[in-house]
Amino acid sequence: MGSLTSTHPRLPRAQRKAAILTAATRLFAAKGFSGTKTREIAELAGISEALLFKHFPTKKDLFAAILAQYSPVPRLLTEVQALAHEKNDEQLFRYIATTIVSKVPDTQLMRLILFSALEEPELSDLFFHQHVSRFYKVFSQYIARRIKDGALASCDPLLAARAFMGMLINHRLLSDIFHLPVPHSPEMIAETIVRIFLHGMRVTAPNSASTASGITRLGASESYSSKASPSRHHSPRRKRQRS
Amino acid sequence: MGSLTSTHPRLPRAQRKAAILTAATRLFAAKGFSGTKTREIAELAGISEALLFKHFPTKKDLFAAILAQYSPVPRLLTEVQALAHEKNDEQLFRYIATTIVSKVPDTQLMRLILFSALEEPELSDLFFHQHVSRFYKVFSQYIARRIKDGALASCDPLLAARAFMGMLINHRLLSDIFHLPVPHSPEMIAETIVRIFLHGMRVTAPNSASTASGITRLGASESYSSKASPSRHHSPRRKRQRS
DNA sequence: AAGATGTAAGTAAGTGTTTACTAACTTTTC
DNA sequence: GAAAAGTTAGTAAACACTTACTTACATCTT
Repeated sequence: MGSLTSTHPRLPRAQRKAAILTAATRLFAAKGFSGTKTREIAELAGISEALLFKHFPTKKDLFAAILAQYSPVPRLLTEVQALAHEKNDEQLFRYIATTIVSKVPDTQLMRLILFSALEEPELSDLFFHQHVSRFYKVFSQYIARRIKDGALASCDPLLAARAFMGMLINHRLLSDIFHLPVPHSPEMIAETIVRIFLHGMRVTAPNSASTASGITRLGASESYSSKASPSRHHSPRRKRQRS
Repeated sequence: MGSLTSTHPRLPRAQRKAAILTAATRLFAAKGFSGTKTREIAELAGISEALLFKHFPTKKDLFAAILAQYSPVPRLLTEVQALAHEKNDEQLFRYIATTIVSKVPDTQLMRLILFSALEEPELSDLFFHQHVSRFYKVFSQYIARRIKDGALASCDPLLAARAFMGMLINHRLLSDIFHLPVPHSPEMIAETIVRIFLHGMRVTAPNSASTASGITRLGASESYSSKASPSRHHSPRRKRQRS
């Protein structure tokens, strides 16, 4: 067994904690929160279960610690904000597309995020409202500015941002999570998506539309009242708790 | 207790089976496969655990039975195939968009599909390769035909189909699963997405491109070899099994 | 340099509960 | 009266988490 150090690889607190987090991340991403057993985590980390619980008082605390430390957003966001100054749409959108399609966040993190959203919403809602919403806010602000500039066609910027990201995320979902074959190179996929989107958002020259009805207008009918309030069923019971 | 029938609501086999499936579906969708306990299912169905196991020999069999019976695809697909004959792009794409945005499949089924893809891939891969792939095949064939007709710009039809569906699915993910607010009516969302996509896929008049590099071409660079083969780690061990 | 000592790192062996699943029995219905 | 529908009361294993203990090692003292 002992290959690195002679007999007992005793580690300082911080290092051991990190080792546990690494092991737990892999297992939680693979099998979810309730699908992962604390014994497996301890085994993969090469320690006893008792030690695990000395570092993280409950399984949930461990899961929360993992969620708190990972986020793909900041790195992406700083780059986007830098590119936003140049007002080069193609460059910016292509950067985002290439990043996402080339597995950022990686499959493990995607699975972790999905699992947490499904299994532990109160933990992941924080994550989403902090990181994801912030990204969409910055991104849609850029789009709004470019619409005002006259570089992009007018429509709701947030919807446009979500639409663009959706094309990318869906590709990752289909390939990483649902295991459908992807018969193209990442570069080509990114380029096609950017092309469809930017072409779709391009201002039309005052031409006659080639289709029957006039869909040259962009904002779509805005007279609908947004009264969407689906009753969430949201089970509020919880079994065990800790201080 | 007995409110429907006087004392014992004894049901014929098929009906009881259906009642169990209904209860199990709700719980599996809410808490996943390993998060749901057979005792809870029996309780919600109003029967003993023993009876549950008389109808479904294992918990996994029950889960598989649920997956086998639901699919949002056939209904959507027949409608799409009917509309495809008319070659009215706006009508067809708008139909798909409205359907998805207006919660078909509903939140419960979306959660169920995601849970099964994450927790029981061998069960859901069947689902995806049968239903989802079939939908994309039909849908992308329509797009391919419209490209040949000259009605849509040339690009890979499968990528285009996935891009379009991605905009819609992402909206459902953000609102249903990740609980981000959606500040628009379903109708406006659907319309905006359709507009972006169809405008993006519209053939450009032989004009000069307004951006620096020439992106008037559609298929994107096709010289990349598709050598994507990420090593899946795919834990092959399984604990309990049944004949 | 050798020992004493405090403390952090680590573990073996549980605890009570929960879990998927079963055996053996009772009740209803045709 | 017999088959089908249903239950009670289990079982062995698995589960998150604890208790009570041992071991390694840096630092201080002599």
